[in-house]
Amino acid sequence: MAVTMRDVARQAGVSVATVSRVFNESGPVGERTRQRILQTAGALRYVPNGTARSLTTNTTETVGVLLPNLYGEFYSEVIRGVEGAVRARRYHTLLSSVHDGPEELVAALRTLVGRVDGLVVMSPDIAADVIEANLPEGLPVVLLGAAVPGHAAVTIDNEAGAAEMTAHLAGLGHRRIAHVAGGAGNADAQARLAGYRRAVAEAGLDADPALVVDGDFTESSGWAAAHALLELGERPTAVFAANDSMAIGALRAFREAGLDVPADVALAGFDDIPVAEYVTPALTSVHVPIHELGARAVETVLDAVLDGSDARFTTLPTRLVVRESCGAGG
Amino acid sequence: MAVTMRDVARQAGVSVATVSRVFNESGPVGERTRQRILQTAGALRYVPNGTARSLTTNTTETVGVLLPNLYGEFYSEVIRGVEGAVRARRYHTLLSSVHDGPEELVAALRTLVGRVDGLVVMSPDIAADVIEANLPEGLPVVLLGAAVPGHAAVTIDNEAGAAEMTAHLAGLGHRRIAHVAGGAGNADAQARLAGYRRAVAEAGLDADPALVVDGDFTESSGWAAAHALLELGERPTAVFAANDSMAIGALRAFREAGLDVPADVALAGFDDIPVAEYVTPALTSVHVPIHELGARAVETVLDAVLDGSDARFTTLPTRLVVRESCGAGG
DNA sequence: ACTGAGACTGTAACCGGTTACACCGCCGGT
DNA sequence: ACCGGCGGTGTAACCGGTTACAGTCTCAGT
Repeated sequence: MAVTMRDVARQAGVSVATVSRVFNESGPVGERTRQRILQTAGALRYVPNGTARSLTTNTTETVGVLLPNLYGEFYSEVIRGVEGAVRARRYHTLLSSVHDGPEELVAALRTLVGRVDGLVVMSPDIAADVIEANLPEGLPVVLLGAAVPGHAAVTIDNEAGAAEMTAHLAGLGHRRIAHVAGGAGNADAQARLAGYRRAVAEAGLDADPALVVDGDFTESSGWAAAHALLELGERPTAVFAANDSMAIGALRAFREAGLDVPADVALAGFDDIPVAEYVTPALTSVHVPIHELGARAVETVLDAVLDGSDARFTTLPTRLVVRESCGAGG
Repeated sequence: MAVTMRDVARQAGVSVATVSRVFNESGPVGERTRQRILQTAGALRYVPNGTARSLTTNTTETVGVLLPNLYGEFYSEVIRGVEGAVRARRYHTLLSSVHDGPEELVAALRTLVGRVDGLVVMSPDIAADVIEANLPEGLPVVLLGAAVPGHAAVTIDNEAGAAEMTAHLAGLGHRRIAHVAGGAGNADAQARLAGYRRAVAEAGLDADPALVVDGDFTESSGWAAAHALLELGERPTAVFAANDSMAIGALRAFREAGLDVPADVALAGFDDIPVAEYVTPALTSVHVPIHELGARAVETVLDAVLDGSDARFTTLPTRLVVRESCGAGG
């Protein structure tokens, strides 16, 4: 069994209170006593137990992060943003990822209770009330990327970004612009689709429903979607995928089909993940400040933790990044 | 204040023991009582406190992960591997990253104590005894990528991988092969350098000391190293960087200098990070099973946690991945 | 009617810290 | 000589759970 504070106290001939005071510098302790305690603690290899400490102080100095899964650069960027902000405040990160449905989310949530002072939850397709119901009152929670009215969240302006990209492609002369969507259950995907639709309407583009194909944000679904588009009677001249992974899948499909991007078909993605810059042709994309997304979420949570202030709602803007794949030079 | 077990017990007219039994299914409870407890717990929005639970059970069901920093795809891959393995065992991950020196490492270590059942530590340039000294006896620790004799660790065979790559380049006819090293303080970097040197000696290649340039694993240091090599009187015909980031930096430098890769100079990296495949020309690299590295470390830790068995030492093999940048086709 | 085995439930000690409160001794001020 | 204040220390209650142990009740077996 591990060495406890009582062991140190007994060995050094003092009370636990004094040992505690030494380790927290939370009260006056005579220099001689202090040294003796420090020394016997070292000899015994005593390290204070964080769990026990958390229990009494009712603070854990860690923020929990729940992500839908860890695949893709998007999530690693989020994690980096989160970790950076957490560290800057001298807190710690408790990471958990969830793959399947509400039950697992709930399970993850419950194991986090008591272990964290606040929570950042990214769960594009699970309702916020499920989260609330399984958390004690008063635990600050910030949603990531899901715009639930009345709930603290940090989101990105998916709709504006998608509209901007669509308008950009239209500006290059494209009239038949396809959209590879990200799935009906996903809030981000829905917002991007809405932005695309709005821009199509505003610019009076071809609104053929066949131009919208469903994917699921994976590279292979992008590949499949591209194939579906290639079989259309009248091909689109531009394809706008709801994320970069699908765009890269589509790129592969086009290349395999002997088509040149951007000469034969223009291509654009969303997210601007790091690889976007490295593929050939370099991928035109909508930059989302992923890193900042995570950082901002953490700051919102920690503000709520420390000030007790209510967490608020933030929307981060996106930015068009024009590279080669859309045919606009760059 | 949050709702506790006593609140539920009082409200439901039972004792805390019974409530505990309901939530852990750890004893017989009458169906009526059970329902009543569950219901009042729901109404009160009671969620058990993980910290308190950990304290008595002396188990946290989480493994701690300490990484030197979170930058680069290498670390995100490690995290993914770790998280996957942790989840598979229904544990949780407590993540912490450290940037500067031993003090911070120690601080991070100490805050993890009591919060985790085991620890995966990746710290290429900090001595293992520092870690040991600041952890209670009996806490399983597995080192990642650092081969400290007598200490549980999961490492990759850096030396063999580097030697294999160097030999491969030699096999393509190169006699002057440069190496962009990763810094003297880093164990991985040292092992890779050693592998390179061994292969150079074995193949009787040009062992000009000027061919070894120091970098620090960042893209910009690779760029700088490439510039240094370009200024040599007699240029190398191949450059082998100790990681992919530096190789990509070098690629940029060569391109800026008007050199064609691989026609004018062959290039190879180490790690085989995901982007390696996407850069043009696609980067020849030494594949290291990063994902598996993390996963294996977790399994080693958890085996030690559960069986109480002593954690052991594993070395994972690397694999040569020939793509375009070395001029061997692909 | 009596007994023993279970099923069910409660009491209280404990996990390893923190901290309010009390106590002691010593000092300077009046 | 007396008192208030303060540095230094100890005692014990508490944080929110778990669990050993003991008790009660019911019911089948004899």
